[in-house]
Amino acid sequence: MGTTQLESVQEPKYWHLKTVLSEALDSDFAVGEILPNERDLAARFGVARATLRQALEQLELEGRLQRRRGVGTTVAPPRVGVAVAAVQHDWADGGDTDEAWQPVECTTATAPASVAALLDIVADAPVHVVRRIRLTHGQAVAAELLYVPTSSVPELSAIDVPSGPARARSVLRELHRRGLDGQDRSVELGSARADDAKELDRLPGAPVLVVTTRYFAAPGTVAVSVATYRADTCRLTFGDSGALEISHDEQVETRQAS
Amino acid sequence: MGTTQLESVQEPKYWHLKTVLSEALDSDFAVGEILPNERDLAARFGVARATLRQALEQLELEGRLQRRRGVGTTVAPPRVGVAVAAVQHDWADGGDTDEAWQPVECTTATAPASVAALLDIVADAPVHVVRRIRLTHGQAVAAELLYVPTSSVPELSAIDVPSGPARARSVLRELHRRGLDGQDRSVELGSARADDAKELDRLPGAPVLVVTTRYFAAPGTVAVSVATYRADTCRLTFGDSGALEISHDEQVETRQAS
DNA sequence: TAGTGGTCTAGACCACAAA
DNA sequence: TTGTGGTCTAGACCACTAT
Repeated sequence: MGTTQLESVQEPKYWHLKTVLSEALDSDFAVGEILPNERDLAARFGVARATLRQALEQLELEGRLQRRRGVGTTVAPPRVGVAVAAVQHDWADGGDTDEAWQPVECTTATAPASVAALLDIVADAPVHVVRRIRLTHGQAVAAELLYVPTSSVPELSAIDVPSGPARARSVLRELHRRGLDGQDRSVELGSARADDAKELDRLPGAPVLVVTTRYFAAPGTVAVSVATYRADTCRLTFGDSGALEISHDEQVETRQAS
Repeated sequence: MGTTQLESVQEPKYWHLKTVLSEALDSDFAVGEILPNERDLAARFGVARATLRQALEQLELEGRLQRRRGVGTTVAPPRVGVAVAAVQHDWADGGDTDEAWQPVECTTATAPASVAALLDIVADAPVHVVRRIRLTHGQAVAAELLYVPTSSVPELSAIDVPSGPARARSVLRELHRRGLDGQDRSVELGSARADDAKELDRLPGAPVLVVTTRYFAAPGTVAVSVATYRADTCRLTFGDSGALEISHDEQVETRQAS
C-alpha cells in the first residue's frame, strides 16, 4: 500500500518497442538500409521474437518498413502520393506518365452481387470484366477490376476480339465514346485477395485501400471499378490542386527543431 | 517422387480459417450476435489460440467483426459511409445531422513540422489547434486536429476566450468569415495514437484512415486538418452524387444466387 | 546451403467488463 | 469473482531468396 508506484503506466512492450524503433529509424537509418534480422533484434531488446514482430508489423502498416521473406527488413521510402480524383478521364493507358493504368486481361462473366447492385442491373446480367494494373515509378501500386455491363457498350460484339489486353482496350475505347457525366467514390480498408496480392507483389491478406468508383453516363451507371491500392506504400490524393507533399525527412527536421 | 501431391497448396491455416469463418458469418450469424470465445473457437477448429486470433484480426480489419476486451467478439454491422468531400463547408457543427463535427478543445501551440510544411509557415510559428470529434449515429467515427495559423485569423485575440470548446467555436467562426477557395485531400493508412484511440473507443495502434486536408483561401493555405477515421467501421465517400450503398446483406444474397 | 521472414504451438499472465 | 480479449514467451518448422 505504501509502495510508490512510479513508472507503472503498463504500456505494452510492443508499443514501447515501436516508439523506440521509430525514433531509431529517424536518426540512425537511411532509406533502403537493411535492419538486423528479427532474431537478433529481439535478443537485443530482450523480448520474444513474436513481440518484436508485433512492433515491426505496426511500423510496416504505417509505411515505415518493408519486409520481404528470404531477404530482410528494409527502411521504406516515404509513401507515394497517387492521384485518384482526376477530373479528366479518357480511359486511356496514360502512356509513360505516372498515372499509367495498364490493361492486362478482359473476360465476360456475371458480376458479384455487390457490384451488380451498384450497377443497378440484375445479378446474372453479363458484364465485361477488365483487369488493369496501375504502375507508378515502374512499381505496381494498384490492381483493378472494372465491371462494364455488356449493355453499356452495345457496339462491342463479344466475338470480334478474343480475351486479352486487346479486348480490354476495345472495351475502354467504347467506354470513352460514351462520355462521362460524373462519378462516385468510396475508400475503405481491406485485405488483399490472393490474385491482387500476386499482382502487387505482396502476401495474401496484406492491407489495401479499396477504392470503389461508380461511373455515370447518360441514363445511369455505366461502369463500376474496384481498385485495391497497396496501403503500405500509397497515399491517395484527391482534390483541385496538386498532390500534397509530405516526407519523412521533413518530419525528422521538425522533431529535431522542437 | 512418385507420390501424388493432391491438395498440397499449402494455404496458411489462418487464411483458410478466415475463409471458413467468413462464410459462417454470412450464413449462420446475425449482426450483433456474439461468437464463442477465442479459446473455444480455437479448440473447435483444432488450432492454437494465436492462429485463431490471426484469422479474427483479419476479419476485424475487414470490418466483419468487432472485438472488445472483457466482453467478447460480435458480428459487426456493415460499414458506415461517411461523406468526406462535401463541397459546402461552413465550418459549423452540423447540428443534429450525421455530419456533426463537435468541437472539443482549442489550444495554441507550434505545429508539428510536417503540418508546418503544408501550411507553408516556419516551424515555430504559433497556430491554433482545434480538436474536433465527428459523430455518426451517436458514435465517434473520427478525431481531428485542425491547425489554424494565428495569422490566418488575425481578428481573434488569444486573450478574449480561454481554452475550451467556446474558443474552438471562435476560431471556426473566424475561419468561416475568411471563406474558402479550394481544398486538397489525401488518404492513407495509419495506426491510432493514444489520444485518438481514446476518443474513438479503440486500443492504441488500431488501424485508422488518416485524411489530411489543406484549406485554401485568398493568398494561400489557411488551415490544415488531420482527421483519423476508424478504419474498421468507416467507408469514406467522395464525389458528386450521394454515397455508395453497399451492404453485407446484398453480398450474401448474391453469393447464394450464384 | 545458409539465412531471412512467415506460420504455428502450448502454454502463461494481465487488463478490463459484467454479474 | 468470473470470463473475456490483449500481451508475452520460448521454442519449432516452413517458404522463400540468395549464394
